[in-house]
Amino acid sequence: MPTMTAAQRRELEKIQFDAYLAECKSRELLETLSSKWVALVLSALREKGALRYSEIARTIAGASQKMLTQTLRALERDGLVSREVEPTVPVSVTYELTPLGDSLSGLVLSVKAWAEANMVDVMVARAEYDDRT
Amino acid sequence: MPTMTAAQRRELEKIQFDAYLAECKSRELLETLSSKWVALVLSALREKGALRYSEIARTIAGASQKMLTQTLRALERDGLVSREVEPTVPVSVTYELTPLGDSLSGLVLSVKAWAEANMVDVMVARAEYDDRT
DNA sequence: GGGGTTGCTCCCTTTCGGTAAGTAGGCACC
DNA sequence: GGTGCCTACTTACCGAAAGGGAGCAACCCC
Repeated sequence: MPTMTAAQRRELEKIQFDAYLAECKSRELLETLSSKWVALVLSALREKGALRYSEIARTIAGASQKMLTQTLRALERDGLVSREVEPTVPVSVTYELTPLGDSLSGLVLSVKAWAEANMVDVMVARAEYDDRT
Repeated sequence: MPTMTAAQRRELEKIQFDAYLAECKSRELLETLSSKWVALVLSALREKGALRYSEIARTIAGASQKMLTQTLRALERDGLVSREVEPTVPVSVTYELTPLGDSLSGLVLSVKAWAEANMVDVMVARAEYDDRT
């Protein structure tokens, strides 16, 4: 797929995207954004600024190398995160939110914060539900 | 697991939940919230108010019965959605956000809206990335 | 007894995601 | 000068889980 011209871009912007429609590209995008790994990586980069690969790995405990790399690649491809290789020795790679990624990270960080803040309520609800059955 | 006493609840509230930790319950919760189906169901209920099962199915095109039921059960168990069976004929079941669910649905709706609004930018970024490689 | 609503269950395929091992490039030690 | 090590991946393998489809249950009016 070639790079888009401004005209093509304007054409696309006329389209109304609706994630409720099965075939709509925006549902696919919503799906990729709806991943705990995406949420954790974006939250980490928002809270701590630019981070090196190993720093992200340390922040998000239990994330495998494979998962991290894969998530970062996807985020880079979608223009949410920028990747910069510094020719130090050994090589170090820094990841940072792009403006686009920054506009999203606030939203997903708030979801993560909600989960942490409302964990007790959810646990109570679960206990009651499990009793009731 | 039995229903919690107020004392147990207060005990729990002292705990700091942190989704960056692999073993933390809040990461597990974040994972269940990070699902396109959860996002779509919560968004639908927020935008349209209480809905019947068949209305949700119609709103979220392409969702299988199994997926819908499963998602709604999980949301009910977590106290985000209330389920009410009306003994009409045939039986009708309405789902509605609880106050807890309402406090979350705004956040996930904003993520869904972000995906729809920024679809073009992401597609442009993808095209450029695929060119570059 | 057919039909419409809301499920549940079994089967099957696809995808997710962890582990472990290998790669690259350059320095550094002995 | 071979060996080793560091970061940041990449790949192959494989078990676990997601998720679609189809079929069945139950209810009661018509």
